[in-house]
Amino acid sequence: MTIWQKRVFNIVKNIPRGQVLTYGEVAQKLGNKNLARAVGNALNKNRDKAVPCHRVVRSDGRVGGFNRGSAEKIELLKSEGVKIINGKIR
DNA sequence: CTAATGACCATTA
DNA sequence: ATAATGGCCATTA
Repeated sequence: MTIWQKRVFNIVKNIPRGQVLTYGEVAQKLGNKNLARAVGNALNKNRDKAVPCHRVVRSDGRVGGFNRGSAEKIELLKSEGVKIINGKIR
C-alpha cells in the first residue's frame, strides 16, 4: 500500500452511489489533471470493496478497465442506476 | 539508477 | 465517426 493509493482511495471512497467520476476528475481533485493515468494505475491494484473503484470511468464516456473485467464493471454501475447505452455512460 | 508498463487524455489526421 | 500520437505520472522490473 503506497501513499499514492491512499490519496486516490480517499477521493474515490466519497463517490456517492449512482454517481461516477472520470479518472481526470479524480486527478484534478488531487491537484493535477495529468495524474489521470496514475490514478488508474492505483485503482488497478485495489482489491478493497470499501472503495467503489467501479464508479470511476473514462472521459470519453466509456467505462474503462476493471480488475474483474469491464462487463462486471458495467453490471455494477447499472445496478446502481447508472445508465449505460452501447457500452457508454449516459 | 534506467526503462518499460498501464483501469488515461487531448490533439491531430 | 475512427485511428494514431505524444505526453503525463506512479509503480515495477
